[in-house]
Amino acid sequence: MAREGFVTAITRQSDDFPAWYNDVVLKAELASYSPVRGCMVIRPYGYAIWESMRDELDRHIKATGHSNVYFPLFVPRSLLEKEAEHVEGFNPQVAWVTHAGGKELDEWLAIRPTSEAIIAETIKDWIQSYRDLPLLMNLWNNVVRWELRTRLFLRTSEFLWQEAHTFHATEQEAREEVDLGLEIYRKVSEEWLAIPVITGRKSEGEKFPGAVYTYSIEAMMRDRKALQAGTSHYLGTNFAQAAGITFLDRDNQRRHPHGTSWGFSTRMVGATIMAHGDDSGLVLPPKVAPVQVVVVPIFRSEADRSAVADAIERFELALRSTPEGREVRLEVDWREESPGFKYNHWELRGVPFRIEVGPRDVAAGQGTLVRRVDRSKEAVPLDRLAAELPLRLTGYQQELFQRALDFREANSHQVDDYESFKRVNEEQGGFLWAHWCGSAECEAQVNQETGATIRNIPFDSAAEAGRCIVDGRPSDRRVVFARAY
RNA sequence: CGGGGCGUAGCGCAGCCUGGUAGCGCACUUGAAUGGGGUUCAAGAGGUCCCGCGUUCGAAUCGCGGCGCCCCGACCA
Repeated sequence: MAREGFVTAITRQSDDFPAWYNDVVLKAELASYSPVRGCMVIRPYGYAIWESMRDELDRHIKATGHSNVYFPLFVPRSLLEKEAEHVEGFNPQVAWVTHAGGKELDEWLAIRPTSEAIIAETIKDWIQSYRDLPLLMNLWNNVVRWELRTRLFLRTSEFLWQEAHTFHATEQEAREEVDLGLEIYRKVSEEWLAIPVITGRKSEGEKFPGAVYTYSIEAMMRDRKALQAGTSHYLGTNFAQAAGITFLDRDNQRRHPHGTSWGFSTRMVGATIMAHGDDSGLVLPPKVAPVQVVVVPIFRSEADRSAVADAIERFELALRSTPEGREVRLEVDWREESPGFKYNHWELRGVPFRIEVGPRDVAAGQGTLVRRVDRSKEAVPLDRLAAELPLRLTGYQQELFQRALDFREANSHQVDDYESFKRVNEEQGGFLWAHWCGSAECEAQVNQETGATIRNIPFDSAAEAGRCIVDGRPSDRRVVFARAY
């Protein structure tokens, strides 16, 4: 087949998507299994991808006035249990420290599944007046949620993330903060990871334990399944009440502050893999690619070798002569391996551009530029390439976004009755835009009978009179259903 | 927790039924040639055969017990 000669060490997406995903993660050396069940080791190449999105997110978080802080890994049992819905929601997933210092602890310590409880307890002394608000904090840390079935990056018992926690004097201001958190996630997903997302509100059944409401961004993977990529919660005064946080407002009234929290995790590395990857492995957007351009020298004789080396050196000098060019993450692969081996190696790792420089190229003063996403080849003069490379990377980034968007649109369907819902869901999958009356019963029935869940109630779902696909009751807008990770 | 499968070199496996020198492929090391889609040849290194007890002259192999992992069904960033 056409695949012959190209990367063959991984399962094809069409044969078995989960196996493909696993192969890519392991063989591209993003991560490996650890001695601890359900946990993972993030390897240098995978961690570099995480760092890229982490740093971008951190810039957004700081630019909007939040400060990074740190809170302990351990949460005393009594604190975790203060907010009723919160305990109930997290209880099955909490790992406990019961012994320390050689004896059983008087009070068990939870390994944080998230930090709302300990933060609320801690900051109650920090807030006395409306002048102390808003309090805008962010934590970069690890959390533990005991999982029954784990998958590298997508669901591990321990994962890395960012959790923002804020407190506000008014409900209005807190709601705006929830919007802000979600907007940051949308931007990072779409503009940095090139993953188009649907922003919307989670149904009651799917919201965060302890929240008044939860917003999410939802993305489509290349197997047409959905992935929740980030969530932002309005907590109301739930945690403030549970911890007894109050402040004196302008009108001399004592009030509970309104809280928010929002989180974005290493799961997004998995999203990036599954949103863009193909049968040859990773396809990385330039913004997150640890290596954006790889140069593969090709030579036989020593004379060829030095001519090729000279050409590459001149090209690098030209590239580094401009500010944009200096930013390009470029690697020249001089390893003692065959060119074909290197092509496969870097394609598996998703490097956007490859430049082949061999004797024929040197003679013509050019490099052969090969794009990862479509393997298109083009001979480009090396001096021109140096000037153009930054622009081409930008264009490539946009192409990947557009490609993902087109894919999502091609796999989104409007369905108006339950029979066609089941049929489309079964035969084609993807996102199903359908009317829903808003009841938890209908939501649960669809989930049980079709495996699909309501991903969210999109903000940009136009007002449209319709009838719930399950019980026919009136609905004023469509929601997005899909099978999800 | 219920059902199925598996533990032998870094990885993937054969050997076990029928007990007798622990093997194959990939990866790794060294050398030479090769080099425009995973290059070839040669030489080499690498093992508590998951653990324990038992049977036996002798156990990776047979018996008993234990441990661990993976897949499938109820929760989740």
